[in-house]
Amino acid sequence: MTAPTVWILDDEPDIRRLLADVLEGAGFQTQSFGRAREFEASMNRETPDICLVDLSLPDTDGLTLVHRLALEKGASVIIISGRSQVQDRITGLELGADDYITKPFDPAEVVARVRARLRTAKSATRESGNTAHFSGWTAHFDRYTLETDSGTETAFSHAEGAVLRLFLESPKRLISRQFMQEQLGGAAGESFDRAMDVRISRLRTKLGEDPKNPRLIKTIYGAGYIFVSDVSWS
Amino acid sequence: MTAPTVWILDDEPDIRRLLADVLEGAGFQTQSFGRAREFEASMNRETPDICLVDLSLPDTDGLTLVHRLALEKGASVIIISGRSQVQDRITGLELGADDYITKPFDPAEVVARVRARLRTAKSATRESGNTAHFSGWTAHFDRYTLETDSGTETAFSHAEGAVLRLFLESPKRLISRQFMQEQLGGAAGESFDRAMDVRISRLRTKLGEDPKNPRLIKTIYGAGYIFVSDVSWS
DNA sequence: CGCAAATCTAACAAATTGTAACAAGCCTTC
DNA sequence: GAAGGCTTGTTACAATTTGTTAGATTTGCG
Repeated sequence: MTAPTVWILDDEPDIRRLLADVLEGAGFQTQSFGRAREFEASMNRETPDICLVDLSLPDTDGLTLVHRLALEKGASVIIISGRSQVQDRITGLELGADDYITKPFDPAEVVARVRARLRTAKSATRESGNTAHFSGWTAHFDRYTLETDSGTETAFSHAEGAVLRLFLESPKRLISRQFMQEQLGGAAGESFDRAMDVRISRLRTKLGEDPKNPRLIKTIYGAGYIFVSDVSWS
Repeated sequence: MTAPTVWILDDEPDIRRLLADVLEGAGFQTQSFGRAREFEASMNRETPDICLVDLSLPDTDGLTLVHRLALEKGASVIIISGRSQVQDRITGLELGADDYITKPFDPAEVVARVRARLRTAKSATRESGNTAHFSGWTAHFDRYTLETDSGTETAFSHAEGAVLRLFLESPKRLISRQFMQEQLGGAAGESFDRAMDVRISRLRTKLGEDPKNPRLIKTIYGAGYIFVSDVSWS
C-alpha cells in the first residue's frame, strides 16, 4: 500500500509549502502546482486521491476548474478559499467540491479533512470482508463469533454460521425455504427435514430473539424467512 | 426513485425543526430524534443516507456515538456542534465524521454539505417501495410490521400483508372481490371461499377498525372493497 | 317489516413451523 | 481406546398461521 497522494494547487508559494509540509508530515505524498495549466496537464496523466484547490487563481476561474475535475475526472476536491461568505461555500459545494475550507485555516484541520475524504473514497471501493454489523451485533466470520455492542462474544458453529451468512448477504429480502435447503444441507431430504428449522431456532436463541416476537429473523408462513435488519460489511 | 433520507439528532427542538424544514424543502425525507437512545434504536433497524448529529447531547457522549455510527454501521455522519475550536473539529473528523459544521450555521450551507456527502455516499443500494404511510400508520413490508405514529409496532402475517399491499397499491379505488381472489388465494374456489373475508376481517382487527364503522377498509356490498385513506410510498 | 343475498367473525381443523430432548458422530485429551 | 465435550440430525410434541365451516349480522329491495 503506497501513501495516498494529495495535489495542491495554490498561487501563493508560502501556502503551498505550508500545506505540503503538514500533509507530508502526516504521511501523504504531495505535489504542488502554482498554475492551473500545469495542474490540469498532470491531471490528464494521472489522478491523485485528493485535490486541494485554491479558488483565487490568476490564470483560471477556480470554480470552473473544480467543476471539471469533480464531474469529468471524478476526483475528490477540497476547496481552499479566502472567500468565506456562505454563498461562496454553497456554490463551491454545489459545483462538485467535497469540502470547503476557508482561509485562514488550521493546518491540522486540513489534515483531518483530507483524511475524512480519503476514508469515504476508499470505503466506496472496498470489497466485502468477513465482518458484518447489524442491529447491535457484529459477526466475525473469520473467528466464528458473535459480538454484542457491549463487547460480549459468543461463538457460533459452522452450521449456524452458514445460515447467518445467508441472511446477512441478503438482508430485508425473503429467502425461501427451498433455496435455503439447497444452499445448506446438501442432503435434499424432502419429507422429514426439520433440520433447517432447528438450525434457525438455534441461531435465534444465540441472537437473543424473543420466541414470541422475533425481531431479526422473521418467519413467513408458507414461504420462508426474512432477515429484517440493515447489514453493513467490513 | 425515492428521496434521500436524513436523520437529525439534536436535543434542541428549535434546531431540529429548523433543520427538518430546510432539508425537507430541499427534497429530502427527514426524521428527527431528541435523544440518542431512540436514534440508535432506529439505526439498528435501518440506515439513513445521512446522519446530522449534534455533539452536545444530554444522554450520551456524542463523539462515541459518532464513532460507532461511522465505523460500525458505515453511516455518513455530519457533526453539528456549538464547539468551534479547531481541536474539536479535528477529533470529530478523526473519529469518523464526514463533515463538521459549527453553530451558528447557515441552513443553506447545511443543505449544500448534505448534498456533497450524498454525492459520494455509496448507499445506492436503497430499495424503494417497501414502506407505505397512511392515516397514522406505517406499513413496513420488508419487516412485516405495522407501526403507529406513536411508534408501536405490531407484526402482520404473510396473508394479511398480501391483502394490505393490494389495498395500499390501489387506494381510493374499488377492488372487486373477484380480482382480489385472483391476486391472492390462487385456489379458484368459488362456492366456499370465505377465506378472503376472514383475511380482511383479521386485517381490520389489526388496524384497530371499529367493526360497526370501519374507516379504512370499506365494504361495498355486492362489489368489493375500497381502501379510503391517502397512501404515500417510500 | 320481511326476506333473500351478501358479508362478518367466532370457533374449529389442517397445515406449517418452533423447539426441547435425545442420539449419533467427531474432535480433543488423557 | 475411553471419557468428555461439542456439533448436528432426528423425533415428538407444542405453538402458530391459515383455511373452513357455520351461524350471526348487515344490506338492498319491495
